[in-house]
Amino acid sequence: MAEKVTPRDVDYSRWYTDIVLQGKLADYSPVKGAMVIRPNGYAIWEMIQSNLDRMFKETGHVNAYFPLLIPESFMQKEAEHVEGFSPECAVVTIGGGQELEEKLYIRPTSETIIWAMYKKWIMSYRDLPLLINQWANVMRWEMRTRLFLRTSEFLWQEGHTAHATYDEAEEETLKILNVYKKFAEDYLAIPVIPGKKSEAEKFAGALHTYCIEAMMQDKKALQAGTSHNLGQNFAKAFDVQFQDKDGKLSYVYATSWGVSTRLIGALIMAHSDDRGLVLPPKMAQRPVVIVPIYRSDDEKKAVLDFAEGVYRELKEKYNVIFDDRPQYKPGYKFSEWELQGIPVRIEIGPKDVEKNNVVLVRRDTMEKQFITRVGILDKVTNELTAMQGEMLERARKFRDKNTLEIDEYNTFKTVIDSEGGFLKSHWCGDAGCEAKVQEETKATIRCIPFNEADETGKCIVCGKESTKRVIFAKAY
RNA sequence: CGGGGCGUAGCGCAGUCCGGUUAGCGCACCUGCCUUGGGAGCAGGGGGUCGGAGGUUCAAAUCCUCUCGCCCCGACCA
Repeated sequence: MAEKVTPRDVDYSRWYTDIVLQGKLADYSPVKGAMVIRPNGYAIWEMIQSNLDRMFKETGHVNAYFPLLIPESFMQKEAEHVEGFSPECAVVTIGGGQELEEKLYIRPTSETIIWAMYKKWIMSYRDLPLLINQWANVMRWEMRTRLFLRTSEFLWQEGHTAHATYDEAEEETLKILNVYKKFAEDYLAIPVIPGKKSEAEKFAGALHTYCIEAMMQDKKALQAGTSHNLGQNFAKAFDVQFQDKDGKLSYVYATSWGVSTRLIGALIMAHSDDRGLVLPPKMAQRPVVIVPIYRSDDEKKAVLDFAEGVYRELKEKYNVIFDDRPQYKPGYKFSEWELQGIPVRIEIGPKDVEKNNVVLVRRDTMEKQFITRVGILDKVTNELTAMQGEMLERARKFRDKNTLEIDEYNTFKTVIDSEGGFLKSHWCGDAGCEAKVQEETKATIRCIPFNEADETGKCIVCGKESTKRVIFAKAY
């Protein structure tokens, strides 16, 4: 058997690339740093989109679309923002064969152009809150790219909201973070730690940034979503004021938040194995595949008739693949669908027809079950539900097992260098200590977790007093 | 910017040193037979501006000059 996937313990990053390419999720494009998302990968993105979009609508948000190109002067209006993004921007200087009077930035994010519009739309407190989301592509020039995890162009959603008060903006920021957490856990089956970013890690132009952090199978951290409280920074930069009930003018409070196609990378690295992709059932557009098995023509007819009946029954509820391609043998088909992560496989051969059985194989456990034909729809539903839940639990156990409390800097260095994982350690809050850790260990503060009890301790670097542990890890 | 490597079928490569018929192999693809409970086998077949341009020669994938692109290491940057 020709191995198509490099095992994880041989070369983790080749394993990841193999999963993406062999699972036909994406492919390298002729443009350096840009990838093509293939139908299998785009199907995952569509599942992310449809579920998150519903959740956004349920929390009162609406969709809109803003231009891809942003005038240079807009980009430069918010000082921190321009400093943070300018180096990674692509800029259009020629249009219609002529040098442009003002350069146009290809959006790395849309705060500036959106706030230029909000200035036109927001006059009174009655116009607030304004809760807009957009699904779009953005571009950030990258030197070293990796499929889904870091490409120059990527797809995302960006929410941009405007509020009358700081508290309302803060509430919105946290509400969305919670939507992200729920989505990651309930749909992607990835447990995440919600928390706050340090000053060094926060979004350029934000007051503060919240995030959800997930652990991948190589124990590195991956940021799975961010939500920013922008305060009045953009309102001031774009002069967006509203008149309150008492006729008084004040600047609007803003938030922005986003998740991207990077989540697909997270999904892959959280669950997949050496056979290929493993998709949580709720993320699979096609959760079931039926593979018929036969030898003689007589067997073929009986098996296909039987399988056809199973197919019709399951099709009522699921988008089922009926793989009756004659040119491939069953073993080949098994491997192919395993590579592509189809959650449940149903094998039907002559013996099954005879006994009125089918063989059901779950992708996550690879466990084979011989089940009766009667009530197959319920059985499949049960397995898919169980699989969804068990995948989350498995990932949670893995993360917890690889999360350690470390109180001594030398131990910290040793552990981060050998086992890795999430290290919960005390930090005084000083940026210098944070920078020192990064310089010496390559680990960064992933977040200051919400659900961490207060506890007095000493900063792992300088020994000064600290009230809380933070999460350190090497990150993607 | 410096050093090294590589461009030959969709993919992976051999052939280049030492020029010589219709440029070859594996995988993939097409046709047929045979097979089908973990990536079968046999036979036949399609597919090439040998990265590009120029030169040397009776003759160039092969030698020479120029050029384009990609990868790795270093430098720069952070």
